[in-house]
Amino acid sequence: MTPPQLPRTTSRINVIKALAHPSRLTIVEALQHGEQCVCDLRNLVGTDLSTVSKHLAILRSAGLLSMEKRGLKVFYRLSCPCFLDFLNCVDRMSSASSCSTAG
Amino acid sequence: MTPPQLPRTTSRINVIKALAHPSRLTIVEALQHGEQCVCDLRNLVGTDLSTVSKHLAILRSAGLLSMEKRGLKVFYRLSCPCFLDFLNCVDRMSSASSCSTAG
DNA sequence: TCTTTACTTGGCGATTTTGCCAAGTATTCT
DNA sequence: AGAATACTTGGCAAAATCGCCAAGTAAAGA
Repeated sequence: MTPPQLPRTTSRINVIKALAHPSRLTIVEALQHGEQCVCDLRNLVGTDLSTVSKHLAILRSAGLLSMEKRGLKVFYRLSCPCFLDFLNCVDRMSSASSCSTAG
Repeated sequence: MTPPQLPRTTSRINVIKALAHPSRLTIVEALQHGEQCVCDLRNLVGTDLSTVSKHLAILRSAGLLSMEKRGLKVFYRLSCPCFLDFLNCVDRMSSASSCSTAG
């Protein structure tokens, strides 16, 4: 079993884990350009509708997405505009050349 | 099985997944203040030494940490100075109040 | 009201991740 | 050389995650 962590670490993990799946990150990346309904996101990630729906629930419970039902469709959008900054940070870290050679 | 993603998404996932575990994030947070040997990190996270070592291998293969052996001890440090920015971004997203009320 | 559309939730097998123990490697000390 | 220290790797069981199918809910249309 995992030992206890600091509260701040726990809330950080909540966000990071939500983003740590290809389909979920793909969804979030797509929503940078504006809201989309679940059926569109389903076409994007290519898995079963129920699977997409569960991924969306995870992102929502992490506070990253908000939803709005209009007619039959449910639209999802980023609840945090600062998400682009986050991805820029990830990119800087994932490109080891610009990181490890810096020091 | 998960459908294919964009290459950039894949490399992002590589980094995010490495950070998506309490012990690993705790390790990385600790290394913000400077390098530490494995035995110190073991005391920090409180699990078996072999478990810590495997977590470190994951962080290393994601390009986030670099290691250096001096004597008997192995010291780990952040290979990317921009990591603090990353955590700031996570914190902004994890505090839903400062995000969703912004727009 | 009955049907259709769009989505969510329950459930379960399959895959992945995690953590401990045991064993192996490298370096230092005696 | 032999022992001790600091760590890594192999292996496996337990736990968590994932994705599909089936069933349920809500709104719109006939």
